[in-house]
Amino acid sequence: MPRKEIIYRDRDRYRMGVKKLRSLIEEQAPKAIKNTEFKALEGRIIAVDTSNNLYQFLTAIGTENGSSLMNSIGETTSHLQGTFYRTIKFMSNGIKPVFVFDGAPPTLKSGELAKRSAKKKEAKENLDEAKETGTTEDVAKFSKRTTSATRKQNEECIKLLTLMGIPVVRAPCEAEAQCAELVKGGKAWASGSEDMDSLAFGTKILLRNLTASDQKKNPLWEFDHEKLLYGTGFTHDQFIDLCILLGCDYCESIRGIGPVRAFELMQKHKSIEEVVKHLDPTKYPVPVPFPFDEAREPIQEPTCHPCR
DNA sequence: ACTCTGGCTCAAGACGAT
DNA sequence: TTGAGCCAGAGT
DNA sequence: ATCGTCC
Repeated sequence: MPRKEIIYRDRDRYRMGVKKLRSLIEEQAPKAIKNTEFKALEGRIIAVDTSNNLYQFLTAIGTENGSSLMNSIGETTSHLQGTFYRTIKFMSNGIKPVFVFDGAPPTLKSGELAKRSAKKKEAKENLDEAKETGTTEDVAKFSKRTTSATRKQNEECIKLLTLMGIPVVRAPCEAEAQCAELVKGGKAWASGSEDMDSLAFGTKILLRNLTASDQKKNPLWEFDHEKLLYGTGFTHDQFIDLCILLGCDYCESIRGIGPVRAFELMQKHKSIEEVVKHLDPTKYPVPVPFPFDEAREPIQEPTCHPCR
């Protein structure tokens, strides 16, 4: 097993934290969140972050027996089925979607690649074992872990949407960043994404659970960036600093600093420079290296097609 | 008493008929 | 893949 | 609301 010193570069750790943002906003700026519904979005242009969507379709549609929907020659069609009906659902509610696809994923480090392939191998072994001895539920469960969307399936969805007359944007990098740019540039009213990073990228409105089928279990949430800043008293750059402290993709966070302390520290000191200056290094040693300043740049000015 | 971590588990879409 | 919820254990 | 089906 990798030791802590190695793990610190692990993407899983990077990602953790930002998900805490939701409850943090709920407590600190409750007016920035509101429960909404599909009908309320009529007439709106929404930039929909499609990352994960294909995976969801592939694993959720027609998977009772562990496989998926297929055409007459055995090619998977679940992603097309899902994309088609979801698009129709938007349109028949008067919503105008712009689907934003992820560009090339960031180059992975070799350690992570190895870990990932090991995981995949393990999932495959589990699946094979389940096929031999397990129940059909087991087979279905484990096949989800071996599923991933192919390049071809991605292109098929783009083609389908194009034929349906739906605008598609290929983000050069992260889709959420591109969605935020579309909103900031006035091309869309909101971002539809599951990722709270969208707010750090500066989208004016973030819609969450836009893609959930069960609105009872997963109600639609609307996050308002301006009200978030107003409620917390932060500037946007201070908010970005908070997100970096909570843990982002670009820089490790400080062990022992979670949502509560990060928020308090940012309220008091207004920037990571000042926060670090006032931290007791024996209790909260900062990571080495701790490139928080370089981490700001890809959040403030992420790689994407400009709309302004 | 509160906060944070890390390990664990779970579920994941949309339709129409009933 | 992803988040979310829960819990035990340790740190402040 | 639940459930079987979508290919």
